[in-house]
Amino acid sequence: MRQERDSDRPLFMISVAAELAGMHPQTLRLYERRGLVRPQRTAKNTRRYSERDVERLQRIQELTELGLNLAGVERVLAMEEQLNAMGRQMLALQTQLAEAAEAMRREVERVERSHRMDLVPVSRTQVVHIGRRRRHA
Amino acid sequence: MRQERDSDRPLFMISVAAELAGMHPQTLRLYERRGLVRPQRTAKNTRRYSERDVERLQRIQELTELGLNLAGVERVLAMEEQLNAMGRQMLALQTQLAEAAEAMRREVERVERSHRMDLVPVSRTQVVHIGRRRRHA
DNA sequence: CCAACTGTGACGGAGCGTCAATGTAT
DNA sequence: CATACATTGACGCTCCGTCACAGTTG
Repeated sequence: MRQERDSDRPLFMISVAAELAGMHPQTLRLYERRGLVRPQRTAKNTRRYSERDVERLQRIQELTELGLNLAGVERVLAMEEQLNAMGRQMLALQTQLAEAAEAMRREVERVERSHRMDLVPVSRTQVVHIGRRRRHA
Repeated sequence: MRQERDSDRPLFMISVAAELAGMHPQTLRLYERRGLVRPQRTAKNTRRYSERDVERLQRIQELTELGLNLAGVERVLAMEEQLNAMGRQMLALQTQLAEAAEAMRREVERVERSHRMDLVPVSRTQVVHIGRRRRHA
């Protein structure tokens, strides 16, 4: 399931990432210590931030500007992921539901066809009326 | 849709609610000013807290003990409601899906039955083989 | 007048962003 | 040596819970 995305590629050193996110580099280090972002490290132990990391930093900034402290930010971010996952699941369910309806339509059609074919293979059988047709009331 | 619940009945004056929630009464006033709880008021303008209010206060306490500030608490509570609503909706969808499957089963059955009845009214028609049965390859 | 409510104002601890100092590597 | 990274410590501002004081009501 895991796939390499461009947005996960570690591109920016801390000064650049801080610039992009509009933050003080120290703030980024602080956030990392708190576990809010997890930039990769180069072989020489310097941080490397991906696009996704920067986006996350920007989201963090939005939340802190709303007055949340870091504990709140952490929890809200976790819940947002949960909400997104649930949203996807709901979409999947709705799709499934629509497909089920369509499947039902087709299945009924198929059953009808198969009955016609089972019961009226004209090449070998013939339906013959015997007796009189009942009169309408 | 709105219904009166027991848990919404305004029962406790602020000192009792504070006691039940394990908080300082001033804290409850502060939370109200921040819009975190909305106790009713008596005719003489004193607060009256419901069971639901007290439960909410306890939830707030759990969150602040996790280190969230009030802005975070507010947002988390809102998101929790959203998550609950979504959860209910997903349950409904799943139920709908199960019902759809069951409906399909019944519909197919119905179609089969109706075809048997349509095509084999034995009292008036008869299926007759004509020609030879085709040989298998 | 006491008890409990109402409000407003102030104090102290904690959280957080920034700055400063120091060290290491290119 | 200059630059950018690393870590650690300290300072200042804000938030928030509590306390204190004053006013109102039964």
